[in-house]
Formats: sequence, structure tokens, C-alpha cells
Amino acid sequence: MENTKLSELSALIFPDLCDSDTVESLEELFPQRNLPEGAKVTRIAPSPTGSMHLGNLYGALADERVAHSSGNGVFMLRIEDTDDKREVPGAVEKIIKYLGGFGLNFDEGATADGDSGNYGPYRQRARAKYYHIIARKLLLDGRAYPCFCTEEQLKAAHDVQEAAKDNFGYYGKYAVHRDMPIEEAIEKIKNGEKFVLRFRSMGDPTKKTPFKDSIKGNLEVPENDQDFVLLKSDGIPTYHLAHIVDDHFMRTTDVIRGEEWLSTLAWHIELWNACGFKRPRYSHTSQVLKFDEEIGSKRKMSKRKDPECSLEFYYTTGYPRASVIEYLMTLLNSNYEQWRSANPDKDYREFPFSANKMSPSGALFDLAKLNDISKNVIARMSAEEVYAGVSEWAKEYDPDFYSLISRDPAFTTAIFAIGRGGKKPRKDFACWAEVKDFISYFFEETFAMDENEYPANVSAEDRTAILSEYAQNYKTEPDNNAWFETVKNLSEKLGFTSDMKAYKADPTAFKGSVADVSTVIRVAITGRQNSPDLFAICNLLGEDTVKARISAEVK
RNA sequence: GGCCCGUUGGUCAAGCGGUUAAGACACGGCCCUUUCACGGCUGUAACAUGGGUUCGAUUCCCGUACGGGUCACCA
Repeated sequence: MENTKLSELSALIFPDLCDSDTVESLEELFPQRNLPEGAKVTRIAPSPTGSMHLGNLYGALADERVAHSSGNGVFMLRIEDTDDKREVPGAVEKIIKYLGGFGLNFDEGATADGDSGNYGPYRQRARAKYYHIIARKLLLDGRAYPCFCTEEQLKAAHDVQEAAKDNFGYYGKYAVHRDMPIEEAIEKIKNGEKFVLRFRSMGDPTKKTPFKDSIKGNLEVPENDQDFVLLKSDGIPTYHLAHIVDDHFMRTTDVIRGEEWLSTLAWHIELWNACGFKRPRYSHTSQVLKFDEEIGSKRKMSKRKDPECSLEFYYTTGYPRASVIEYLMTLLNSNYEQWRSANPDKDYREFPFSANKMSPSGALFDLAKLNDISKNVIARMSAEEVYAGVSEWAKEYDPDFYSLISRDPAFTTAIFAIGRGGKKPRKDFACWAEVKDFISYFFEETFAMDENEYPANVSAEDRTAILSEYAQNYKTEPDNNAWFETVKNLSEKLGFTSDMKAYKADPTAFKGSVADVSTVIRVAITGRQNSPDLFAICNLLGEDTVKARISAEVK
């Protein structure tokens, strides 16, 4: 009797299913993966609701590394599009483009124009039937029931709970439809009343179950007693049901997700058990935090307040992808930096990544550290690679600069070759946006003279004397030493010492030193006091340009 | 407020009962040096707090404080 009524209810709730739609049929449709021992299957499951941020990349990199360092593992992309209200068009393409741009590639999952892989579909909206099959099984097992509460009723219950200082939620005496007679439910549904399908929890929150998390270690979680929603009134599952169904039938071995999911872990544990599925390993990653000067404490990175939080930032400022990955790897695995200094030339993918080396506490984002890492990354590049990186960036984000540097690629590349490639390469910039100012004096269009840069202790007459003398005798020297000899000779001739030690010992004994003389020349040629090797700059600029710039300064 | 997680220098962190408590970034000093950058050396600076357990706790247990997360028909 009860069973026939239950069947009637089930048929009413799931008109889209027929008898052959069983859990067993799904088990056959999605067989266990035939992978080598130890291979891990991971996934990222973003919702297509907006821009990607650093936290997404952080998590994605962890998933990708866990899968691909396990030997023939699988890294999937699943789109959690169960919340149509928040969906942003084009978000999926953006996710794929941005993650791909950082070198993270999926083995299977959603693609820009469809799906790829045998465990799909990989967009949850397209998987409705699977969720319904599991939901029906739960209903028939007595582990799910329809609930007819309206938004207002739930809100009212919430207020009551607040006043009574009870826990919030749908449980115990607040679970008003939990024990509704089946025929009444059938009646309501036939009358067209809206309903959701809720889980029937059997847990006792005073009991705690031990749980092992790959990152957090041994945890104690109280049993769940919440009759949370499985299917929304439109028949689309909540994250909770979708998570269990998808990760079971996609044969995920390791669920790596943010620690904000820790609080609903008990729900998921009970659901796994109710479904009779073996649950995967869990790793709950800590968040990337940011120090907020205003409130004086740490907080989650925010898209609005922290521009560097958005992945877009790294594209627009032109941080090499490798730099960002390198930085995130240091946050992700505590022994990465040590490994890197021992293996400076290896690809980061060769690092033996391990989930239990991940920190259980949240790390503050540190732009200074990123910059340092990025400078090192760029310093190891060849001049050609730097040119390629800068021009790729400039092409999109600074077209004027792009036309400047691409006018003569060989010339621009030669600029980047200055001080590069030796044992102690220069580390002048952390991102491509910093390059523009740094090399501006190599181009007539952006060369800017600033009179104030001339050293104050050199008189106007001396300055003119130095410059005209230098210009008159200027010729291309064979090497740096020969060139600097001419500067020294010039200094002595005009009463500036070339003996720096003597000058330092007693500066008052001289008019000035060769340092002052070369600074005057440097300013005339570059418009600034600081620059890389002047000899190299002169050679690149060529005799005509050098002489022209100097004579322009002889007044 | 309930529940859960976390807490080693300014930041990231090693440490797993006995250490002079590593290292990296940042910061200061010195050296190298025609400027800058690089490089070398060096310095300042830390176990949130109170109780236990122990011969001995940064390490284990309990409490407190602080920080974070979560308590939706969002993920």
C-alpha cells in the first residue's frame, strides 16, 4: 500500500524518467576508469558567473598538479551552471581561455564548443536526468521528500529560530513537511503547488565523526541533521546533489575545493552514504587572503578592492604566465622554493607535487614576492624571449608602444640583450608594462631630457666642457674598457679625478670625479642618471644619435 | 549567536617532544662598482595567550583571545 503510493508520488515528481532509468544503468554507462594504480582524477567545477580570480587559478593549479603528477591522471572541467540567475554569457569560453593561457589544459570536460570525454555531459544543466535518477532512488528509499514551504514560510521560520537562538535551517521540528502523509503530498502536487525535494537526514549532530582531509588532516565533523534541498522547484539540483552524482559517475578520485565547503562536508558525507556510493578523497584548500589596511586585518581577496585578484590584471600588466604559476606554486607547496633553487632550469611540472604539503592556513597575497619571482623568471629569458613577451603584450594592451618596438625588432631585441645572459643577469622589470619607461630613451619619440638630472656639483661651464670635448672625440670604441679609458682621460684633462679611491678618501681635494663626468654624459644621452651600461647604449644608439643628443646639450 | 578551520619574524614558511628556531621576500648596513641593476657578506625581527601532560614543550591535551569560513530553492 505504502509502496504503491510512493510509486505514484515518484511518477508525479519524475515524469521524465521511465523504469529503465536506474542507478545500475548509470553505473554501466559510466564504468570505472581503467587507469594505472595511483592515477588520480580531479576536476575544477567553476560556475559561469563572472571573471576568474587568482583563487580560481590557485585551486585549478592544485587540481591540475595532483592529477598530472600522479601518472596518467585525468584533469576535468565541469561547468556548474545550476544557478541560471547568476549566469554570465561567455563565461565558459573565458574560463577556458584564461586557464589555458596559464598553461593549464584539460584532459576532458567542457570545451568552448561542446564536450570532450566519455563521462559527460560536463555541463550540469545537461545532466538533469542523472540527478533525477539518483533523486528518485532516494525518494523511493525514504531518504528524500517533497517540501512545499514558500520563501516567506522559510523566512518566518528563520526569524523564529533567531528569536529562540536555535540553529538555522530545515531540521527537526522546523522540518514541517518531513512527515507529511504521502497522499497529501500527491494531492498538493496534483494541485500544481510548487515544491522542492529535500534530503531526509538521519544524523545526530551531537555525535561527531572523524574525517581525514588530505590538507587539513584529521577533522571532527558533527553529523548532519539538515534536510537540505536536493532538487530546486525547477527540477535543477543544488550543488550538493550535483556534487555527489557528478563526482561519483565521473569517477573523480580526489575532490579538491576551497575550505568554504568544510561547513557542508557533513551533508555530503551523509549523502554519499545514503546513495551507497564510495566517496572520494577530499582536500580542502585554504584561501588566498589579502591584508586590508583599512580594517587592519586579513580578509578574502576581493574583486572590487584588489585589482591583482582578477586574472585580468596579469594580462593587462603583462606578468609572464610562468611568473604567476611560479608564485602560486610557492604558495601551494611549501617545499617548492627549495626545489626550484636546486633545479633552476627544470619545468615546474617536474616538481613532485603533493596535496599534504599544502598549507592548512590561508596565505596572504604578496605582490612584492611575486615581483621578485617574476624578475627572476624574466632574467632567465633570452633577449628574443623577452622581445616576444613584450611585443605580444604590447600588441594588445599598448598599441603605440607596440608600433615603436616592432619597427625594428632586431634593434629592440638588442636593447633587451644588454646585461643579459651572463652569470648575473640584470633584473630590471617584473612585468611587461614596466618595460616602456625603462627603455624609453632608445627611441626618439619617447626620449625625454630632464635638466634636473644633471649632477648639482658640476657647474654649467664644466658640463658644457665635458660634453663638447666628449662629442668632438667621440668614436666607436672596441670594448667597454677602451671606451671608459677615454672617459677617464677626459676627466683628468678637465680637472676631475679618475681615481675613485682617492676621491672617496677626500672629495674636497678634487673638483669632482669620473663618476660626475660619466653622469653628465649619461644624462645627455639617456635623459636620466640611472641606466644600464652606457657603452652598450652608445653602441646601440649609434654615433649619429649620440653626437646629436650631446650637441643638443652643449649650450 | 551556533558549528567548523586556523594562529612560528612585516610577508611566505621549515620544524612533528630536547635545534644557537632553517630558508625566501621585504627592510637596514657593508663590500663590489662610472650610475642603476646584479652579485657577495652582514644585521634587525617570530613560536597569540593561560593552564595542564612530561625530566623537558614551538611541537601533545584543555580553555581564552584573535583571524577566517559557514549557517539559501548560490556555488
